[in-house]
Amino acid sequence: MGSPPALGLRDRKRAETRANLERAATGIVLRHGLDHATIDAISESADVSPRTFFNYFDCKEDAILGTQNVEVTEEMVRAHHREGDLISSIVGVLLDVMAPTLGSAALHAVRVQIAREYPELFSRKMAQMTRIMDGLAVAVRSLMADDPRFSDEESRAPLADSIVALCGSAVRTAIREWVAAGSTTTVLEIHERAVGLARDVVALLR
Amino acid sequence: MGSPPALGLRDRKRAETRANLERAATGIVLRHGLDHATIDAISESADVSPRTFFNYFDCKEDAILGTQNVEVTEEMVRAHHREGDLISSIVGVLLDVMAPTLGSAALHAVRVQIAREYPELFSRKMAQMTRIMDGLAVAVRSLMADDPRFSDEESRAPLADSIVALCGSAVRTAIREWVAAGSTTTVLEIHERAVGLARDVVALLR
DNA sequence: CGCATTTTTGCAGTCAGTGCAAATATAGAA
DNA sequence: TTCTATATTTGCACTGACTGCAAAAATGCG
Repeated sequence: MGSPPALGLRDRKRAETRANLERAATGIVLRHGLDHATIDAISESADVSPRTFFNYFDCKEDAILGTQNVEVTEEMVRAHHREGDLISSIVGVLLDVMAPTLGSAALHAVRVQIAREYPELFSRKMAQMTRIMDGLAVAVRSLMADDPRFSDEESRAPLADSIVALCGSAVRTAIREWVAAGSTTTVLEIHERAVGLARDVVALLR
Repeated sequence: MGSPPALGLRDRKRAETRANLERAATGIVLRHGLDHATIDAISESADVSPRTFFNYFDCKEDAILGTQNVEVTEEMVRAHHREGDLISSIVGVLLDVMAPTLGSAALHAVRVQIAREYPELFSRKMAQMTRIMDGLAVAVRSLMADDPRFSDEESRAPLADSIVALCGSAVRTAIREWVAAGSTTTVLEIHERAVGLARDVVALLR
């Protein structure tokens, strides 16, 4: 998936520090509880100064749950759309965007557990998801403009929003099942499962 | 809708203080920007001590965007389901839950404007929405258990999630249109519009 | 090595949010 | 009205997140 872009020493160290901070954050929350996961404790455990923590994350929650700022471009959706239908493309983009945090299955599993124990951490993650889906909906809208089935301009925006919401829910379910099953299968299988789920909903509701 | 339950002086004052704080919070954000909307400034403007603010809200964001802790019970869904199909019931419950904040159209419009200007306030609101929809999905699941069309037990949970997500998106769109049109029409019309939107998606995707 | 750029760090400061106990206000009974 | 139980407000002290700034350290490169 992601090509290793031959980083220099500087960037390698940066990536390592970030990973250390994320490990430290999740580790402390798991072992000692969210209350003890202060910026001081996290940065001490990662062997950097507290001030440095904020060179890597906007807030504590981002380090714990691994929230990143990602942008969904129209090009990303179009690339997927060349090889499949709308639902499959939307699911594909969503999985691409989540790939970084899904990459390390172990860390992801830890985060799922933490999120279960401390639902108040969800806020940031949910807001991020909403931003992603909003961007995705904008891209889908312009994709629909090329499709004769969606010729009614007025209804395009609400439809795009709903379809994206539907796919988002399907992806969420597919990932949840993937975690429940031990995070063993491939991303491709998550993709197929999510697309299947979205289609089932459509079939059962009509 | 809501009957005026003849509150005593104590409860009337409480409701008034809460409303004052919400007005103060939104007003300061609008006029002077989010940076100046400190707890001190808000409570001074509402004529209570800063400490009192936290007797009414868990955090600043809740006062600004009017976030409330609401629970969705299975009974709420069943009540709606006696007079309509699944989609209509889900939309109905969602609108019921949002009624308190939709009640004052003027305040709601102000909040929409604030949310546009300061998207970082979204976190709490989104998390609340997610909690509500999760609760709704649980209720819908048990409702589906009575319906022969959803006899496959395994698929019930993911389907319930997806249907709720779809309806949530439709309600969101309907409310957005309602705001754009000047918040003039009735809640019933929002309901009909949302149900129509959800059905359109299903029709167009198959 | 020496210079330009990035990154880390310390420091001082603002503000959100909490626990506690004293002061104040209200409801309801006597 | 007065007295009492209970709910609410308030002040105070405290922890901890987060920011701006400028100095110090690390890195990239000629």
